[in-house]
Amino acid sequence: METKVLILEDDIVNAMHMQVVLESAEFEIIGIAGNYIEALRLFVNRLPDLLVCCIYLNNGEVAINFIEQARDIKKVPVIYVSAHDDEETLNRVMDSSPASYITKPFTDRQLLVAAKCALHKQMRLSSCNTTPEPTGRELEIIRHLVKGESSRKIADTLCISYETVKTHRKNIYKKFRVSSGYETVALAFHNQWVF
Amino acid sequence: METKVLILEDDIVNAMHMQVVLESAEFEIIGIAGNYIEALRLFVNRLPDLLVCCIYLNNGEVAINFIEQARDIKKVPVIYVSAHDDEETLNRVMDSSPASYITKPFTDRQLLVAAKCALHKQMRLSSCNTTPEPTGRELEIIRHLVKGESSRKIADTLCISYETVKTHRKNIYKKFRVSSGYETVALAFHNQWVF
DNA sequence: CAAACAATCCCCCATTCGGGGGATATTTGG
DNA sequence: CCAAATATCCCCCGAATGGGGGATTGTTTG
Repeated sequence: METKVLILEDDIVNAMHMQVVLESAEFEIIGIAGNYIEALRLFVNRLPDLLVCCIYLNNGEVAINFIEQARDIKKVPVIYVSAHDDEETLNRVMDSSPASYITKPFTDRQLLVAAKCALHKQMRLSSCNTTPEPTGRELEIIRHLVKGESSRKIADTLCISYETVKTHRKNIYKKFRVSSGYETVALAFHNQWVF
Repeated sequence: METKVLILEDDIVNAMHMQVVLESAEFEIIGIAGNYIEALRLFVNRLPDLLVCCIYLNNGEVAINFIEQARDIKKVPVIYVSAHDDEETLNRVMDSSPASYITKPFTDRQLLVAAKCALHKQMRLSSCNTTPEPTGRELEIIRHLVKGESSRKIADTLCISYETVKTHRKNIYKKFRVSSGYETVALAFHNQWVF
């Protein structure tokens, strides 16, 4: 059974973008609302399993009011979408215990990960960047790693010592708190260091 | 210097979606055209470095005519976007030597990969599915692999023998023509088996 | 029904990896 | 100007991988 999703977002382009992305991953969009009243009407009629809410609407409405009313009808996980990646907004929505929080602009992947996490009731934040960046050389090695090249081969193609490549890998593991090449490759995709 | 892109697509939602995606990856959209004439006007005025073209427009126009005229002015790589994933359409556009070919619905990743490949003059097809699917058990193992778990650990959590996990991995390598866990993880992300 | 597929398990062996030590030179930023 | 960051190189060792052989059970499906 598909997960029913209600989107509260007045930017129609962004809303339709989200619709396309979510529909490509077994989600059923039961409606797109541009304001509070419309959202509540759709909510009571269709009883969605997941809410995707823009925090601030252009007409001045704030999603939190709607969320609180909706909660009285049916408890559902919420993904908050924000255009502002600041701590104040973050703290504000945290009080209403969302399931996910992503900031614009976000990638398809970020939205999908947020949605999946929301359904599994795992909190997920995609904001207030604390992730370090790989250095130029590190990124180069990560890209080769993604292609499945061994440290020996990477060393040959980059014309550096095998030991140097190993050192870079060890540094990457420490910096990003992973412990294998596999996790590094996964990380590279999540952070869009590679395509 | 950013790569200048011209989009020929009359579905405005899809066009804006592509704009958002491409702009998030160092591409500059110099214009969106909904028809042949408009596209040619934008082309001669702005001389883009890359074309993204819907093959069939709703008004009955076919992009190939436009492409051939544009080619006389400036040679640029072309990404063809098609709603039909059939061999006939594919053969038809192949004759005009596109740089990439993707079918709707496509993911952000597919579009970006196509764009990057186009710029590097590497042909890329995202159609006529020839990619085999992993079996249930194989997919399960792939997901654990992405998390960085070793074959031994996977065996423990799935309560099967270490040798069995190795066999599954070997089968995966053969089936998808890869030769390492790293490539498998990369493949899993490309094919959206994981998020 | 026979053949293909899926999932399970076993052995061998060379190569690679992960993690633990170091060291030195160059670039860069405050 | 000097400390921090970056990039380079070296050794050791136990564990894991990749690639090559097999084999046995069910299940699906043409």
